[in-house]
Amino acid sequence: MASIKDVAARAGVSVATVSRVLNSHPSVSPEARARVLAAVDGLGYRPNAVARSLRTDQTRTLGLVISDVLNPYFTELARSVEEEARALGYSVIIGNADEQPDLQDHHVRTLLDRRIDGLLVSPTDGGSPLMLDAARAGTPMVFVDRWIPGVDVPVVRADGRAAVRDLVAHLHALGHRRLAIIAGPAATTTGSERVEAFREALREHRLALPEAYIGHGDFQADSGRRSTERFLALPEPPEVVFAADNLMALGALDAIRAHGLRVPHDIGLAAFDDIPWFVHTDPPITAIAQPTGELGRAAVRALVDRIEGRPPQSVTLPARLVVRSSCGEAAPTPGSTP
Amino acid sequence: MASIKDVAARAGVSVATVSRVLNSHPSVSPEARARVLAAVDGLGYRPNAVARSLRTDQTRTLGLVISDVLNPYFTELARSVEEEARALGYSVIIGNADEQPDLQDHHVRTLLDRRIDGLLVSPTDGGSPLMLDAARAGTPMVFVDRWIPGVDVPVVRADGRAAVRDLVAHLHALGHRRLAIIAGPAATTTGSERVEAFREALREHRLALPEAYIGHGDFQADSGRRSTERFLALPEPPEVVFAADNLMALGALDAIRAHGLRVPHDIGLAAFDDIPWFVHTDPPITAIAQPTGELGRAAVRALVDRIEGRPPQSVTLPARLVVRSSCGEAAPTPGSTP
DNA sequence: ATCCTCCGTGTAATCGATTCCACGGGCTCA
DNA sequence: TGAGCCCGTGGAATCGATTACACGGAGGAT
Repeated sequence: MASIKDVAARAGVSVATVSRVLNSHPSVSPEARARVLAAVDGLGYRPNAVARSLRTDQTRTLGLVISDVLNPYFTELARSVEEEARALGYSVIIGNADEQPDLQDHHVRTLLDRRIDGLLVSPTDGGSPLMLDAARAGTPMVFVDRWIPGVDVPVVRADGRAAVRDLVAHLHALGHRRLAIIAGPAATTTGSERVEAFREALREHRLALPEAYIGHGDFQADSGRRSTERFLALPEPPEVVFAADNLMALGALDAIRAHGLRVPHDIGLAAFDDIPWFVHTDPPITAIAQPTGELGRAAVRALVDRIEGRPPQSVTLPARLVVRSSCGEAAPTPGSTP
Repeated sequence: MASIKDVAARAGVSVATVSRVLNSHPSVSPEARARVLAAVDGLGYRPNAVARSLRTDQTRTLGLVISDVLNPYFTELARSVEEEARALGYSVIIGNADEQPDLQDHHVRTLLDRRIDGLLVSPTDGGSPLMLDAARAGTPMVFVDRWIPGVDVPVVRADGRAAVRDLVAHLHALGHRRLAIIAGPAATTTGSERVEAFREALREHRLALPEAYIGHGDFQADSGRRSTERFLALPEPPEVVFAADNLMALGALDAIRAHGLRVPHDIGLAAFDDIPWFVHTDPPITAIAQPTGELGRAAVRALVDRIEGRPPQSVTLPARLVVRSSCGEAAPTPGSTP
């Protein structure tokens, strides 16, 4: 592959001049510029990003470590992150932690070794020493969706409290009283926070959240399945199950179907995170929708601010309830017949 | 960030010795090794991958350019690719082309600029000059899922011919005769191939595939929606719609629902690509399943073979039909009551 | 005792870019 | 006319690693 030397030789100038042309430095004569451009063209030359990064100490690359690529929420996030980053002149390298702290650390380490300019993380656990060290050492970093408390890193996330309250009000209005939740790992903020919001909302309606109605999931479909089976085996099973993410909702649906039960007739189901498929499940699933695209874009902007020396800002956007029919009959649409 | 010089200084040896320890070169004395290791530890030193890549001319990184990250098929592919690559000691950088040739070229160019060791592509179109040049110039490359005919690049893909034949037989047995397809872009191999397989299978049953029953989609949900609306507006609409990928099936479902029709009572639906959600749609969707994980792993193995100087092999794996109930009553399960 | 070999180590070249500094020539201004 | 400046350019240092080569000393073979 042609290097800057080849271009310089072909154009009959020094490498310094070639570099100046490539970086549109003002003081290059039109003739020299033309000759260099011709040589670049003739050789099909492209600057070596590796060499450039070594010299300039910047890679114009962002690392994004997410908890699970197979989760549509995170793929949508990844997509919006890449889009915004591209618009700002950065590339993105995605690392999939698969909800495993080891794997998360592996990716963070690899990304750091590559000297990415900044790191976007949705932490799988309460904080690996590696990540804390990196943050302390001054690596530009921003948390998205989930975060680690007590670290001085901006956080971009959705606040689901109000939406959870709306959900509980909706369920209460439909006459449901025994409400269960499948939570995420307590080590994640979204894991504990959603349970807290749920518990608090229940309290407002003078409802309790017994320990048996809390499923301990890990944001994966299988754990949703297992938690739901445990609920169904209870002497008094819940009337509605609220899954703290879409994959556990999928698992819950599997379990419910395996038991020959119908939604919402026998048991209701709601989920945190809305995805296009929820419109077409049987029945359509009531969910709490996050402004995912906005989240991804805001996170990139915060990170790039930090990288380029501007003060980064934490951002919190509201999530909102999308009522469908998986928890019982919604208010009848005008014109529809029962 | 500490460099190899700092380590050398702290350990009281030369950078050469540090490098030897780091690369487990045999001729280093135990004492020197111990001192270096201690220094590495003390400084929290990590080798700069950028510098290393510049010198060794290899990045131990693979590029993966896929057509659409939001498509669950491709995210599953991406995941298996990353897993296998990691097992072989490579990282993966994903580029999302979003079915846009320009964007595809953007990512290929960026990846090439970063001097990735090899490229895995699922081409969005019939072949950009950029990609053809890269292949000709000797960049290790492997096509996954889709490919560009007439280029000497190994292809790893699923053959859906038999499964499509099975699907048509299944539909025929259910009494359906007017079968339509929503195809992908003709510029993609999977776009044209699936139509061909469908047409051929129809011919075996002495059925025609009129032009009006061919929808021209682009593998995105919206095009599935539009094609389906066109089908439904026909004087004699099809009895079954076969979508050439899962997103267009989602769009088709949207359109069908918008018209107040029921599946499969009013119209049947089948899809190429199977995804977990198809089990839970209303009704569960009959689909052709590809061995996605195997495909991703085989593609990485082929690419790494090519990179490391072993002869790479093209691989074709069979897809298979998964019958559910979206095209009409499946054979009754023993014990079920009508 | 001498020579050869091998081992552990350091010096320095190298990868492909960017950028500081110096230099020569033409211009302006006094 | 001469001093000073700006402009275009090239030489060379530099980023952080790897690695060919040289070298001194220890040990074995003759």
